[in-house]
Amino acid sequence: MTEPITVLLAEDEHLIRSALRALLSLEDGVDVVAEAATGDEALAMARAHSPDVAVLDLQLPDLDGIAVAEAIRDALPGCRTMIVTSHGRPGYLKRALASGVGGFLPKTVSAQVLADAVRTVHGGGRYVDPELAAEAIGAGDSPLTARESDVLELAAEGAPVDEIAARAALTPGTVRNYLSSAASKLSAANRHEAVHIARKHGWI
Amino acid sequence: MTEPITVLLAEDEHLIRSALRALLSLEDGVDVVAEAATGDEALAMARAHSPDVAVLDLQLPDLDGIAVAEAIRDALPGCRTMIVTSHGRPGYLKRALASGVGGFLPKTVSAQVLADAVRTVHGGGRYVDPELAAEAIGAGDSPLTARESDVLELAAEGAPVDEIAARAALTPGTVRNYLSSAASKLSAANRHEAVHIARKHGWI
DNA sequence: AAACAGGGGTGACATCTGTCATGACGCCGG
DNA sequence: CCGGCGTCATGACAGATGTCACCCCTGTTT
Repeated sequence: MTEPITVLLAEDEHLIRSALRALLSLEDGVDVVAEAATGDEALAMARAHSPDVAVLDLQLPDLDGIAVAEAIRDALPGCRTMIVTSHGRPGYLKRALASGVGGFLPKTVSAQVLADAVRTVHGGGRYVDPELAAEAIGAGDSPLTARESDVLELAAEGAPVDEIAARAALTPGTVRNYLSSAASKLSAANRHEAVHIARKHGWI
Repeated sequence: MTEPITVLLAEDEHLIRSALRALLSLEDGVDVVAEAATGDEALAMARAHSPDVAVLDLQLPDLDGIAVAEAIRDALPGCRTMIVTSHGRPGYLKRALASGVGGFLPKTVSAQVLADAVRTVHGGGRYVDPELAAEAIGAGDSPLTARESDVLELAAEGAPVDEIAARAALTPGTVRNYLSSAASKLSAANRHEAVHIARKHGWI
């Protein structure tokens, strides 16, 4: 019999982490050798255990899953990574694939799919949820420039223009220009709707 | 030996549902007899299987967990309910307890706590995550009137006042008055920040 | 009966935003 | 080397929004 696949599991919610561990442990040939609740912890565990595959939640308290995947790729070339998430936004998928992530799937898939994906990724292949892939292709890239995204992000909490300007080190007028062009690119009536739309697509 | 506790598990994300099932199945005296991915499904399954305890995710596609708990309480008085959630907002906890829910815990707890909570709730007790309880007591009730909450909710997607007015069947002037008073009650500079704050507290 | 809180509304005003034109600067690809 | 694009800025204007004062009506409390 072949060696089992060693897996690192990073997920901030304790209950879900234990549950996923229980699930993966039921699979033959898969061995969860480490768990982490934060991005930093995930990195440390990866260095300590050199797992074959790192299964990372997208949202972790400090670094997000994609940042962790990048760090792992640089530090441990032999370790393959995959992202699991509740928020299947096309933008995240693109960023993840660009970071060399081997798998990307939403938490809506079945346990069987997760296990298959782990094996596929371990074998050097890539597994992307078909539905998400279709969405990503249809959705296209963010039409926003870097600065527009920055400013829109600062607008996300409902702050007034003056505060955004102060935080972005820009004049209020410039902020309005960026917000205006961002909103028009996203066909939004105002910046708040623009924030909503950009969030939905994973662009901010 | 005593009868096992029969459990209904409602959670929209397939992977998490399977994982939780795997986890609960490892517990002695706990038997997951039904699963559901939506609120309606949960109700139907509850009627069909009469479980001892229904473990409900707070956010389900159609009805939310609290609505399901209310329906179950009315239809099956013998079935106890508990809510599990990623969003530990004080407002939800209050609403849940008011609906006769027996347990309320965030997904950050350990598997052991979940199992204990299931047993406690089955025994007629209540289990509320201590941290969440403290937050809820500290946070206090929503200062908003019913109408203010309604209007603020409609403002959540960034819609302009006119649209909110149309959807709430009010004049734009009245909408502005409500939004204004809501924002001042929440010490927000504008309605968008008010939405943010109200969301954070689970008031809308 | 009076006082009070909430729902719903109007009008006026000051300010905030969105929009547009315009200009400067730096960088990159043709 | 020119043109396009992104970044940053200014100024002007219209329309949206926030604020306040004051109105009416209803149900509850005192």
